[in-house]
Amino acid sequence: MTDQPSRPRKPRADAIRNRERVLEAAKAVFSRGGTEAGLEGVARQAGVGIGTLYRHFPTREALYEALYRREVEQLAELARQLSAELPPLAGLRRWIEALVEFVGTKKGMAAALALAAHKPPELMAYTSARLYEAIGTLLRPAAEAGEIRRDIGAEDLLRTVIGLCYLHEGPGWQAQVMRLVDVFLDGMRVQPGHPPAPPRG
Amino acid sequence: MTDQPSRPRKPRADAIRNRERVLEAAKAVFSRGGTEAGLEGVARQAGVGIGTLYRHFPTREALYEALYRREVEQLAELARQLSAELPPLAGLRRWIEALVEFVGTKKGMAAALALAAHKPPELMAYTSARLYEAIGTLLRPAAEAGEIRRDIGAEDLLRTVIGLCYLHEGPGWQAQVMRLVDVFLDGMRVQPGHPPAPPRG
DNA sequence: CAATAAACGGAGTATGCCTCCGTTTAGTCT
DNA sequence: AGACTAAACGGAGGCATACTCCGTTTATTG
Repeated sequence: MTDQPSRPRKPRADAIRNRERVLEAAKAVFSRGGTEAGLEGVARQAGVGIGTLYRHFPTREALYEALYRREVEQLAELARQLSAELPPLAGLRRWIEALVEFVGTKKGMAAALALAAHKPPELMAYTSARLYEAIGTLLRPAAEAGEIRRDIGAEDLLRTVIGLCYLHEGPGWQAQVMRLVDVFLDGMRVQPGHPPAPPRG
Repeated sequence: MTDQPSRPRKPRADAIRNRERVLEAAKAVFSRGGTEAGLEGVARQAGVGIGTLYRHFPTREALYEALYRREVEQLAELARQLSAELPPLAGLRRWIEALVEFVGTKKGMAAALALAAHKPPELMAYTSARLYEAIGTLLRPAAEAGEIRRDIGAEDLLRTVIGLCYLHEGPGWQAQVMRLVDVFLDGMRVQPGHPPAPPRG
């Protein structure tokens, strides 16, 4: 019963290489064609069999998560910078602007974020955690400074922004989204003499 | 060249009956299983061939539109009532509440509305027009009364609400959505001494 | 240079969308 | 009533994509 620890082999070189190739191909394929694009196409472009793709990324979500890990990292880093450089609310807005921009650049990002924003936390665990943390970094100071309501959390905000991105298309959609984001942010402001309670009909 | 008007035949009874059956089945199938459910399943449940389904509803969207015509009608009617009975903003909020409720009851509604909210206007023409009209009924008085900003249109509002519904799941999600809707509505208010211009970073 | 665990790849299975067309049938005409 | 015909029926089949399974290949190890 005391089986040897048998320290694990070094991971095979071809495995690592193929994994990288698939990510590269996925980036290319999803860039045009959106996330609808078939996974077979990704495999073909990567020059690997479909089986190999699935071994490395058992689900479409897993592929998204791996693909956008770097971008999410960047967003988190940006949040850190902004929270240091700008006053709370301004930093928050700038960050959201960057987020919307990202979604515009990398088409697939929207789908990935949508998953991160409402899927069971098992999948996309890393992405979700990272994003919530980033938003929290910006949200907390503003709340503590008394500038915004305290009952809107990072999840709420992320879902709102992604939801807005989801239904907008065509040229200039990002400006449209930001218009609506600004309305929302206005609503988050603590307004003296204007209790946040909704007008109960 | 002068072909007889040859007045059209009376529509066949089985055609009408089958159309109705398909709608009935679609309602049942989409109620559970969401809109993901296969159309083959709908046809089977309706007791008709798949060909028949497609003849009556050439696209999935066409089926949605037909399915939810009644619901959209109700929403439009409700808007008319509310705009008469309640002060502008309160009426608007109540209507949105009803909209969210609808989406909760009929799961498929969300997908149908999402289409209505951003698809080329050819499809879902009826639904889109009706909804925008309904929202306009509530939005206009509030804008003219100077209670809310004028730069948020019916499309903006519909997209916002549907977008919010899109990413929320699980028990009690509708309350969550309404919380965020209330924030947005707060942001739409014209605030004395608080210009709606965003804080440019 | 075996031995072997790991990775490969693609044929195969499953599922769903949608079309096409031979068959059936309801309404119309005499 | 019976023949006629446009319209509707239905499901086989073509196509595309998601995902699995397993016989074959290969990188590492001793």
